[in-house]
Amino acid sequence: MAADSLNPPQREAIRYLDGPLLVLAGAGSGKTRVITQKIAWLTGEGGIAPDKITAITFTNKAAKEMKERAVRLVGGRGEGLTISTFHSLGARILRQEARHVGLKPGFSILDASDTGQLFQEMLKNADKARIRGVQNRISLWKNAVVGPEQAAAIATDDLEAGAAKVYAEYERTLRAYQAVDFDDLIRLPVELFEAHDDVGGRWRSRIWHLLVDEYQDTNRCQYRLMKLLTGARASFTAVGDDDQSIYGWRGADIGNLRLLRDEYPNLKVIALEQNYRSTTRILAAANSVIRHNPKLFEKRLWSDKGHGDAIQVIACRDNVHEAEWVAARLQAHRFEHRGKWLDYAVLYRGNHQARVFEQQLRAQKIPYVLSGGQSFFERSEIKDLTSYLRLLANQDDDPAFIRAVTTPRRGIGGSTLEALGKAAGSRHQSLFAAIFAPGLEAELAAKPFVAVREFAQFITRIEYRAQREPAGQVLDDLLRAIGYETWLFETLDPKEAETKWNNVRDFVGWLRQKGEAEGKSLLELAQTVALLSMLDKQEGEQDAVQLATLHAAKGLEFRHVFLVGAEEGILPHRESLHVAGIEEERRLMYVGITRAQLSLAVTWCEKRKQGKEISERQASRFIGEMGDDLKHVGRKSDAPEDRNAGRAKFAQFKAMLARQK
DNA sequence: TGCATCACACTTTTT
DNA sequence: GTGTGATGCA
Repeated sequence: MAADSLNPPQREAIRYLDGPLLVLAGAGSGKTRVITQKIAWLTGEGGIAPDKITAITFTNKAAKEMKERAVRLVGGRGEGLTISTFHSLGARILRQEARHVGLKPGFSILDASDTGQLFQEMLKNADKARIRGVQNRISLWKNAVVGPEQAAAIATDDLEAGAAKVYAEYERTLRAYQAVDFDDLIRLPVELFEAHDDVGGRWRSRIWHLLVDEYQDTNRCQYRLMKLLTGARASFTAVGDDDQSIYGWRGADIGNLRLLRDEYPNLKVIALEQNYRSTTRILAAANSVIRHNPKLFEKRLWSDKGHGDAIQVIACRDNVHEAEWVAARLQAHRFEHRGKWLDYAVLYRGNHQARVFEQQLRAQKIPYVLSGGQSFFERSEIKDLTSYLRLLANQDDDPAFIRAVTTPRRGIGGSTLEALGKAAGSRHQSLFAAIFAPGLEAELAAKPFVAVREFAQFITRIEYRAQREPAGQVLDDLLRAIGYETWLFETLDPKEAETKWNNVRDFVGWLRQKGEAEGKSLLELAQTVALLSMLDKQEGEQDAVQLATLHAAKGLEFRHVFLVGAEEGILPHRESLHVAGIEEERRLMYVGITRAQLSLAVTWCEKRKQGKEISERQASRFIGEMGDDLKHVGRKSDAPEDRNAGRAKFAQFKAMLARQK
């Protein structure tokens, strides 16, 4: 959309520069357009140099999209723009200011699985749930800028007190490894800026205007960072939608909206209420649902897209029937409308719900893509390689050392590591450093001692090269030297080894390209790798039905949406029946409804099979909140047909399809 | 003590 | 379908 076709509130939001601005951007109201147009306007009429503008998002994907759109708008003026995620901005600050927080610039960034292992070691005898609970509790503390001492002070029960103790130990461990976790990437800059105003001032002077995307998803720590980065001038644009705040469970603080209003009395609030996505029927239902939540800022979506089709509410006999109905309906609808598969999405509350839909879609030869799943960087073969990279950048990184030195096996096992650990502990050194400690020879058996020495020398050699030679070349040599491919094929069945080796090669190719494009050495790449995702490598849109959780669907839109499993206990989820929980579940329903452009079908099951149990279910209260303009299908009373009748009908339909093809 | 086997339960997820 | 925790066997 061109600049002149902006609507009045959008235009106002773009040009407002007199102080802090909150843009309440309803679903489908052109939020990204406003941010990118504002960046363009700032660099033009706004008269701000691009290198004084910073825009922050939550995901790499959003950052990439925003950057592309902004650059397209400003053309050559895009040079120097900072558009990054909260975490990579934090990482950049920390790398530059590392010495202020007692880190070396090459510090490691541990991901969730790395830190999960640390917790597992610290809580040896605890069960999985407890470990996850503690890890989660600590993360929430960090996100709320609560340190270990304060955590101990505010702990309300034994469990929290225990977690606070673990928290302190966890922090000591991370520092010993010269490592930080994702939460630290925000928290440490906050603590740094609060302790050293001059350092904060330096960063503030680089940001004349700050734009924050998805403001409703910020946690308290991110809010503080934003505040510190903008200072007293408070020249910022926060764009968000309180009705789409669905990440409270991981620390996002909807109170940050209130805080903005309370702490910035001159806050300007602009609501974007015109929706460019959905029919009025769909928006009416969405508005009707969300009206049941208490509101801080009033907002009511409207559109000029016409009434559109009636929203269907389908009561299904059970979850198999639900999937059958959706698959059949999808098939028929696509045929009638001569549409594409990618026009359709099936959205659900929990990942496990996807299974039966996958089965149905596969059975009916309907192509689909599943959102989520294991991320590329969590794969064991990628973690193997990144552990080497981490070790190159930071030799104090004991977890990386352990993984690298034992993968592939090189005659160093538990007992050697234990002995090395003892040696390192008594000398207050990292495992890697201890290898060169005088007297180590006496503490290790002869063979492992040689192996360990050789490994350390190998790493040192590679590290030297990693600063000078092209990244791809060094990586190739590294993999050859450790015999990774051979090891994969020796220890795994050929098919699995093949897949993994291909992943490794993809990863290496990607790093090589990145190194060349950005003129970065392998060592520099190694420092950023934890925060990257291989978006560049995403295959193009395929014509397939989207299966996604409601969370994963946020920000997406589809012509036709099936919102499935709208039952009490699922949506709202049975673990979220407290007040704050229900409100967030309601927003989840709202997000689901507002994904649809043209048609929406909401399904629920009267019975649901969970494992062996079959339980009676009730329609979600949120269906009742959608208003009266709904078309109910298959009510218990008027749907006496048995499954066979349904099957027969379906077979009939399939035959019809086959004839027409 | 350590490993295999079986039942069973199962929010949501990015960095 | 997956991962885990409990049980039971070597």
